[in-house]
Amino acid sequence: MSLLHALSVSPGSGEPIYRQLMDQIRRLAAGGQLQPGSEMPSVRELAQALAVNPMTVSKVYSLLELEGVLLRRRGLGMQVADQGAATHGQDERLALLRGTLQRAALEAKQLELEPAAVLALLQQLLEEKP
Amino acid sequence: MSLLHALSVSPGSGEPIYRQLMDQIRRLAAGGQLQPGSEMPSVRELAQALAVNPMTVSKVYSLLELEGVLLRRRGLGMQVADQGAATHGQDERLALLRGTLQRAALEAKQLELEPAAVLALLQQLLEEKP
DNA sequence: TATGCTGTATTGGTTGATTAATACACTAGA
DNA sequence: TCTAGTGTATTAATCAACCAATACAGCATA
Repeated sequence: MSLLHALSVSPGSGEPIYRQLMDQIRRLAAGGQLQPGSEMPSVRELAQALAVNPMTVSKVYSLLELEGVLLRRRGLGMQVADQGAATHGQDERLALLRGTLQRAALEAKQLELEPAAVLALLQQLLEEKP
Repeated sequence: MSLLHALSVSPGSGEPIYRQLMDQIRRLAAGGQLQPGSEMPSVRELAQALAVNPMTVSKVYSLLELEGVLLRRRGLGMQVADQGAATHGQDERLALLRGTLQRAALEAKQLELEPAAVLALLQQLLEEKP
């Protein structure tokens, strides 16, 4: 899997770019798609791929190092930490998705949508290819 | 229904407050929970209830007036416009939820979660009382 | 008219996010 | 040693979001 393709940002979405990236990297680590010891793209590589400033990516890497998700190795590139990439159990991973699902549920209620229709659409989206 | 209780903001969520409010009001209008001709709370009322600045609420109201969702009436308070509150069909309302569900689906995939588990949790959240 | 509400205009300020540009320290390989 | 990469530090600037404070114009009521 090329991490450069797995990560994306929506600059106009209203959420800061650095947060989007942090969230995504956390999820990939929790889901086991980032293996302990594997190399992260360099700040310059990722910044170029995403068309953002290298210092923005550096900020992401710094904050994730503080969380224990990544290991910083100046001159060598960042690495996925053992702790950070420990694949979590399904319940823990579901808990990471809970916030987004709560938001979806709230929006569905504001829109007065039937649960069955909402669940059908989500199922369709879950089954689509990336 | 008290609109003051139906609206909320999460200031630390990373999404601008004014966008959160606009999104919510749009959804309530599309879902028929805001009736044409009904009164919106004053900018001061809503600002106080949400602990934000009145000019922030005024910005929301101005932008929604540009969209045709609200009608501005200086000195009289804002009103829900006819066009804005036209209850949309289910397909149109589902389309308004699609963005959030796509995000949820993407996050579930990043977390390597089984669709069945995701759908079960969303169903539970949809059935919970507000 | 006065009062109390309504939304708006305006000025000035703060904060967070993002960026450009430059330079430094570190690593690996030739 | 030099080169080419690595992440970091630093300065300065811009922009969006948000705010406080004040005042104005409009509306309704007494």
